[in-house]
Amino acid sequence: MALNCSADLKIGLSHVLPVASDSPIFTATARMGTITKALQLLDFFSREQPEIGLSQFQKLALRDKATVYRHLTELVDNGFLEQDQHSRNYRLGPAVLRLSNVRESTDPLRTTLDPLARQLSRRLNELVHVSVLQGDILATICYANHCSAALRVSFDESELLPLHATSSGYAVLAFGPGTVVDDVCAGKLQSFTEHTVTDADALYAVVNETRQRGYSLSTGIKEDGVASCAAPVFNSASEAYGAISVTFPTVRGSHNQLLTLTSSLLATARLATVQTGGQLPDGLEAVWSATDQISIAV
Amino acid sequence: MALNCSADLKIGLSHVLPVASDSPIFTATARMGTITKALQLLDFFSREQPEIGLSQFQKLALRDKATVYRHLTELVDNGFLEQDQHSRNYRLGPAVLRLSNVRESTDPLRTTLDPLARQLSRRLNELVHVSVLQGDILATICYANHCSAALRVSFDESELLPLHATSSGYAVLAFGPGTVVDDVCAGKLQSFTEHTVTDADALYAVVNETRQRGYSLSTGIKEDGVASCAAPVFNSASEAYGAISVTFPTVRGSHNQLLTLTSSLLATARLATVQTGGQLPDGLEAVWSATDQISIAV
DNA sequence: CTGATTGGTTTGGATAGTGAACCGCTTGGT
DNA sequence: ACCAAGCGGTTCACTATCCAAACCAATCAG
Repeated sequence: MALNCSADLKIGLSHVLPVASDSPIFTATARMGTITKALQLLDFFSREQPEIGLSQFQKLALRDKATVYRHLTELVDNGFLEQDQHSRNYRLGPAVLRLSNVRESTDPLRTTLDPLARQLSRRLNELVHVSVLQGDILATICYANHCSAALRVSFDESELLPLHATSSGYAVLAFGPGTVVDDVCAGKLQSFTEHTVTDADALYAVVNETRQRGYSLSTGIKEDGVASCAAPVFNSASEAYGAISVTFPTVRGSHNQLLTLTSSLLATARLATVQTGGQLPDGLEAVWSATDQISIAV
Repeated sequence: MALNCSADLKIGLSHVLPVASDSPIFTATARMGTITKALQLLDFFSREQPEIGLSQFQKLALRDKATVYRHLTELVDNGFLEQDQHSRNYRLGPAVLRLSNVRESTDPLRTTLDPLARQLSRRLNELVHVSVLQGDILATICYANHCSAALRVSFDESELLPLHATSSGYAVLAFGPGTVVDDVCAGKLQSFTEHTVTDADALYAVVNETRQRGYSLSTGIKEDGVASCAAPVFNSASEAYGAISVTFPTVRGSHNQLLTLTSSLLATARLATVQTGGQLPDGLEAVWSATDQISIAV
């Protein structure tokens, strides 16, 4: 059971990058069920690639064309995809809207966090996004980019983020369910830049550092020239279920800028926690308040 | 292929009602892939049932418990479900939020229609919902209920609606893709009340009537005492891809009330069509304008 | 015309999913 | 205390299902 799980989870990471292409044989060895294979097809969609054709899917997923085709048609039959009549391309279908609607109507997570993200982005003039823990990766559920500067981070890259290479990931690793850190460290830590933490011990160190600071900082761990800081958002058990992050070009990451930024970030995270029915862990409130004091002094 | 399709589609209808229980053998005969079986589990969630346990799933889906369990865990692994730690119940996961976000960011369907629904509901003081065609059923993607009367329709029943037994369905059948009417008529027309149209010819008649009127009317076809009228929303090819409907107790369906109601409904549908990049078919604009004239006169 | 795309379809052989029975646990009635 | 019924979860032989490679038909470029 534990073995199956970790196998599945490794797969989850693979398509954060287009595909780990090394040896086609090795990728095939990893066990995963039909359902997983089909659902992973959905993960290839993104903002700049809202429509995908059969052949393109086959290349992305490195699977047999016939298999992909059957999976696609079955997804279409269930409304998770719809097919353009003349281009024959596939795009996400109405079922995802319906389901997210059902979920939001009983537990309005995005509905409450989205305004907070917008507000924060507007105040800081930087990219903000909100992600929640899903297995051992992060799923971005909303974002806001009110940055008006010429140099800005164009987010539109990936909606699935690795925990070990994003500031949001750091925050969740530090304050989330205890098992996650170990799970992630047990797996392979894919390298994105030369600053990506690929060593388990080093990652543990970063996590500890983050715990003491109360929020996370990172520069160039996923993409060069991009810095980010993130604060955890807690559930009622005072476990981080997600994080709010601010992402900006490293050149705008001066000491003073960072302080004002984190002040707003922490305030937003506090709000987010409260508004989603969560509670900050005991020690943290003091740490966050101290940070506020410093930033006010500056 | 055509056979497979229609078979799959019939399945789609089955879980509008809990389950067509007749003969367990017969339900098992219907061919459907693993993916479909797994995805259909997601359809059992609704507003009043946001959490479902394993055994309950098994009863609802009439499938083997082990199978259901494996499907559920695989859905959890992919973030489509999440499991409560102590109750062990399942609920919809963050993946649906992420995917709907991806879709909305390139084609903001719900984002644009939701405000219109709210506005209409507020004006009319009745339940409004917006549904889109998905195969041969309707998926409700948003709704609004600003009804303040003591007697009101509590929508929270089903987010998947049959085309032959809802006013929205009538509207889509009348103005949607030509094949849909035939597909639906070819299938079994499940009866909900004594007013449900279960005869194919009768349904064709209703559809024709709806075409001439320009919008649909219904009373008690899915539930007794509930009336509804709906207007189609069109895509750029002037085909209805969905509908906006107003649902109310039959006692509030007097002639005058209906006229003012349809006037607002048609205006909203026109807006919805335009704002989602669609276009009204040639003849319809005149019909809708005429309706407006009548209502103004009243 | 060829050749290289595209989306879609067929085939037998092997893999991956199935379901009856089973397990350990908690619940609740007596 | 007891037993029975319910729960979530697991096992394993069987076989239905899916996979891979090859094949179609249509389109487009040169």
